[in-house]
Amino acid sequence: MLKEERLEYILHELNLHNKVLSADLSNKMGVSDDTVRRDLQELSLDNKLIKVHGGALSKSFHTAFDREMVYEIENKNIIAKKAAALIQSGMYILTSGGTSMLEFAKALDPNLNASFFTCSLNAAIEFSHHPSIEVVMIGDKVSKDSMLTTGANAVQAIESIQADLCILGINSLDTQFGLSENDWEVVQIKKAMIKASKKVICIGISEKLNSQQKIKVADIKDIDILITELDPNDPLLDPYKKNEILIY
Amino acid sequence: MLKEERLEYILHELNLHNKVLSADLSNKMGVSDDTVRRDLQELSLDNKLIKVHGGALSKSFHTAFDREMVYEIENKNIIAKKAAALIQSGMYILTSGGTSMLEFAKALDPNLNASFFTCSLNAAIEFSHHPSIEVVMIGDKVSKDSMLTTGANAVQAIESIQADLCILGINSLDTQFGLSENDWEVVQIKKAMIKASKKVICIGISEKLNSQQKIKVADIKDIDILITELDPNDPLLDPYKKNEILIY
DNA sequence: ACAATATATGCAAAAAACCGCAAAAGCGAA
DNA sequence: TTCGCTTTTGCGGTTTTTTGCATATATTGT
Repeated sequence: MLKEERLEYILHELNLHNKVLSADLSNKMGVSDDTVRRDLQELSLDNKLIKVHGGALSKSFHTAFDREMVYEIENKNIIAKKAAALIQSGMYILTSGGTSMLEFAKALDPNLNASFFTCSLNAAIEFSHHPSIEVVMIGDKVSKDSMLTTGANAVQAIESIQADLCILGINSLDTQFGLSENDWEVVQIKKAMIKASKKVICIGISEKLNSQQKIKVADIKDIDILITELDPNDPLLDPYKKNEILIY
Repeated sequence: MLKEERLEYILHELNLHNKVLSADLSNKMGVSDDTVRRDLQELSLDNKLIKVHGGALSKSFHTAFDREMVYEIENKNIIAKKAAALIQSGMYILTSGGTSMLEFAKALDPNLNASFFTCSLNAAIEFSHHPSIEVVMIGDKVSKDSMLTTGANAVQAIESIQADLCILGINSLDTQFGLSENDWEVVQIKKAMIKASKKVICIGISEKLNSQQKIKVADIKDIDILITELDPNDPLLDPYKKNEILIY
């Protein structure tokens, strides 16, 4: 394993788990602890991570030391892994933005070969870090609140795509009102994405379930798959199962 | 084995495995390590791969490593302030990407009211942090090396704009060869931007001056204003003044 | 406080990179 | 073809980087 490869690997592990143990790393990479320690030291000097006794912590983990936020990141990681497992090579996929989507991008198999279309600036950047997938940014005016491109041009661009999947971050989901949002422009984008895709996957932490917002994006029956951090057998998800939604 | 054959082979291996070892290559191709090293060096200078101790890594695999973000940040700040002073409310402005552009975005007057059109994901995000300007992201396939959207759609979108200004980050500038780049896709974008604008401003640290790259973007006479960190009276800038370029 | 574990430091061996040089190969023109 | 010219390549010697080990020091949990 080349040195630079190790540094990449360490940062990747950090993004995924928010912490790494020196012992784990030296095992997995097959080098001595000394080498691992020197690697961590170098990354630490470059401000890429926080070195602590026994390993290292992710920079974002440490700087944003909001306990609630950390808890969410753990759950979003679970969601991301479940969602990533559903993606197969050759797929054309439309995605929205949101923090869950960013974690999803990080969790993708490095060998995956697929095409992602997105309106989210941050998601596009995160997808672009993947070694092999193709990323297409859908252009239009940037909505500052959501950091999404929105407008007639974007909708039109989406309409010209025939995607296998559409992955949407949940803002609010409810068995009665379906998927809802509070930004009219964003709703137009998501509607277009759903229309342009064969299957619709919604991802989000369970906190977003059973809540409603001002504007409706889609009927509950338009959603094919729902992914939360919960166990698929959690009773909280029963109402969604009854609406013929697959739960992962 | 011919030299061009070797270069081809190396890039092919790199696409397949995302990494190559110098020792492997010299074995498989039946040439000395020195030759391999020189091959890798050449490809590295052409920005085709990242050379590391013991071999090379694929570009897309390695781009997450932006440890030199702060490189010359002081000078880029000076440039940003000079450029920001030239922007007036009501203007329509096309911009490329690059670190200088990000600093420029931060340096804009908070009261400014203008419209920015860009192909750079990072620049779009930075512009979006500004309270009042309008940001339009130009969509297309994302080029992973440059984090710019490139392609026919993007070029077409740019052609449909009539901008007052076009602000380009300099990659290489020279009085003889003009503005040059090494990525064909990016060149197409920049050419389109120049064509769509009344005035062309180039910004970049003086290190980029008097250097050339493979592909020409624009003639020296197409450039109206040049902004570097240097004092406008610096003799290094004299050749550009003689070409009727305004120096700030 | 103490044992277990992690870190720092100096050191030496191995691997890789660098440098200059000369031989070899390729190339265009007479 | 042959001659001059440039480019490419391999080689020997030197320098730098990387790595693991041994030893000394520091930190942690009980």
